[in-house]
Amino acid sequence: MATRTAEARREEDRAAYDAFLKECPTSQLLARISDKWVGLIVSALTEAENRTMRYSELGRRIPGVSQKMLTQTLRSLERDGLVDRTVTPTVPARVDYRLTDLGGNLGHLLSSVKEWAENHFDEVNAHRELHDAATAAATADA
Amino acid sequence: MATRTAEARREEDRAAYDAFLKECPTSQLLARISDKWVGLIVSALTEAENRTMRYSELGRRIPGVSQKMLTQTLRSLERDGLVDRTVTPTVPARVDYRLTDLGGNLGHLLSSVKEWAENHFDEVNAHRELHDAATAAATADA
DNA sequence: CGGTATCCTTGGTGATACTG
DNA sequence: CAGTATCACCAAGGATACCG
Repeated sequence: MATRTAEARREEDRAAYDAFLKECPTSQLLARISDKWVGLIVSALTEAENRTMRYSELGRRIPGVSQKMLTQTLRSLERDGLVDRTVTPTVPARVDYRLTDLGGNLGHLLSSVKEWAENHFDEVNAHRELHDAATAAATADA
Repeated sequence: MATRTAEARREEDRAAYDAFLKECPTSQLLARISDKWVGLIVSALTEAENRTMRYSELGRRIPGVSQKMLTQTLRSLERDGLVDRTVTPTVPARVDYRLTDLGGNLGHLLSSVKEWAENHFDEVNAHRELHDAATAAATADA
């Protein structure tokens, strides 16, 4: 039965494909979340708790972000249902951002990561300098 | 020299930016942690619990990572004291990686983020398709 | 096996200018 | 105020080849 072989192979391929898809899109999503600006923006919005934040307020609160990246990141977050964007068509226009419930969940996780960064910054720096000194010494030896 | 070149201005800006970063180093560390490969590698090592993982094992476990990025990221993690690198000088050489205590702390946080990504992937995708459909409709209207 | 070195492409990013 | 559009750049990242 030649068909059976082909069928079996199809099933195998599909199983492999499914396994691949099961891990791969998660990595994709994780990679998205693990974006520099995503982390900073979501953290900022999390700290605001239930308050909304305006576009310019976010820009001021996040050091070094350009208009482009701010808009771009907010758009992608909105697309993913993590932030809510509200336009008040006054003149001049006013736009408010807040986390959705979904985004709020993630926000708490990212905030604890940010907190970790704050608490262990010194430790990391100490390790880094130690390591650099050791490396420099080894290089000088050679 | 009345003229001030764009390059000179860039240098000034960069200096100002660097100075600012020194006042706000947390963002720096957060940005480092919020790296795509850092998230994936630390998560992989966290799932291994106390087991060490070999270089090639990590490479197989993480979809789409190149040798370059794997080595590079592992080195930076080692430098920051988050992972421990052990070389066994047999032939062929054997290198094992494991999280340090410091890295383990962070690993738990990043694992919960990864878990969130797994649990809410469908939700995010649904939002995304909804949003795309709405956007397409609005574009068609115009 | 576990890298390092090199080249080369891609796109992320910032600067600038314009709009509603 | 809150964007959009365009350009220009450089470094991140992948592919390849080689080494201990």
